[in-house]
Amino acid sequence: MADQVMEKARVPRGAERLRIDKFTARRLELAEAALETLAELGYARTSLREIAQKSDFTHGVLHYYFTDKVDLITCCVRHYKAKCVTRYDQVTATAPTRDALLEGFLLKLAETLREEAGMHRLWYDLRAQALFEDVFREDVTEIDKSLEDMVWRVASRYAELGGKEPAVSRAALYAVFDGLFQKHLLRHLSNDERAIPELLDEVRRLLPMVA
Amino acid sequence: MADQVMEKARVPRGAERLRIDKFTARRLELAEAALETLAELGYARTSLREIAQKSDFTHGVLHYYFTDKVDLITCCVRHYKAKCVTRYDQVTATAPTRDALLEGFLLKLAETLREEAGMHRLWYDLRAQALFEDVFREDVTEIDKSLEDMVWRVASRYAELGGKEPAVSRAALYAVFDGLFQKHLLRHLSNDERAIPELLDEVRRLLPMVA
DNA sequence: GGAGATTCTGGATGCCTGTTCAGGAAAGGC
DNA sequence: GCCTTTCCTGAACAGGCATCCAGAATCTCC
Repeated sequence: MADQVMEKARVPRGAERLRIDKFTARRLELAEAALETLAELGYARTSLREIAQKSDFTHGVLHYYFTDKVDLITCCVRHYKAKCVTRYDQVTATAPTRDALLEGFLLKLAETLREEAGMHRLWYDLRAQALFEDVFREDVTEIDKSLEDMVWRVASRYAELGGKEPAVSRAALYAVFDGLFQKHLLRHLSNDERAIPELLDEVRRLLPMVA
Repeated sequence: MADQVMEKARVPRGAERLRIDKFTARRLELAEAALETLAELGYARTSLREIAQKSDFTHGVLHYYFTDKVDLITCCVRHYKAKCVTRYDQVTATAPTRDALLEGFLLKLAETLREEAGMHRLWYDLRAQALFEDVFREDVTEIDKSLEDMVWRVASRYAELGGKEPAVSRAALYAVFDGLFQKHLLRHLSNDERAIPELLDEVRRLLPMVA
């Protein structure tokens, strides 16, 4: 059953279409539950049984909706991506001035670090797994690209509001923000309450320099 | 036996000292072997049996020299640090000009990416683990700090040779180099032969901007 | 060269893993 | 209401895991 989703030969209609929608909806529901467990335990320590236990289902169901563990994790990763790559777009689109954009960005950044710490440590974990397992590489590379684009949108809009252009490459821009975020995420998870303010300080100094 | 290493109350002398030295030497030997396996398989997929199989010993020995798996991995991580944290110091100390320093740094960077890819993916893996397990946090934080210092030494010497001072914070400087390295490491491991030259291009453009 | 400490072996144990599957429960169609 | 398809359960399986440990091998020292 699970492979019907892959079918591309013809576009299903009516009842069959409905059934497939239900199927993928449940897949997403399970992926969502899996993400929570993964965010809590990390890739290495998360088992299918554990995932099932934290959902409303038994572990057998996971093999009804997913061909195997990799299929599940891949689904999770893709689902995660859709949720987070537009995080700063609202701010970018509406901020009227350079300063407003900076402050809006900082606010969202702090909120992300505070409330999405689990998801982000999972992302760093999975990105590290991609260094070892080819199955993850394509998805991880694509997400990394999306995040790079996201950061670029913020910075180039910030530059635009100052009548300038970003002074560094996309890759370098993403690298520095990502690196700073990761560093302060670790500090934050180590209960260092200065992590968030100091991340904001870094970014506040940095953004005007690069854009 | 394994805990005698921890003993701090008095400084052992003579024969006892020799015995302890032998003990820690073997620990390091085993840690070295473990690092190779870890670099190949990653933290999540490395078992003690696998480590033992790639060394000259059986899995039982690992429990003679290490109290448990965490003890072993911690020992590995510390050992790893000592090896890589002075990588660029030779170049920094001897380069006569700004350009020579840049080119020497780039050369070493390319060499590292090419020949130490395994160790570095392990580092990124373990750093991600630290986001989940407190046992690793202290060591990982310390190594990160050492790497930050290492990058800072290069950049501030580079700035000095131009009669300048680095334009960004230590944290931001490390973040951007680390982020770029990680990105191109993934590309390199994905058999992208442009990974190394493009990393060098990035750094060549970046370093004069920040220092 | 022999006694005692140290080092190493490899089988045993019990737990956890992903996956399979027979069959029960629920839903859908008529 | 009944039959078929879909959905879900939980036991069973084979394999891998960290850890323990009895005893063999090796080394040390007198």
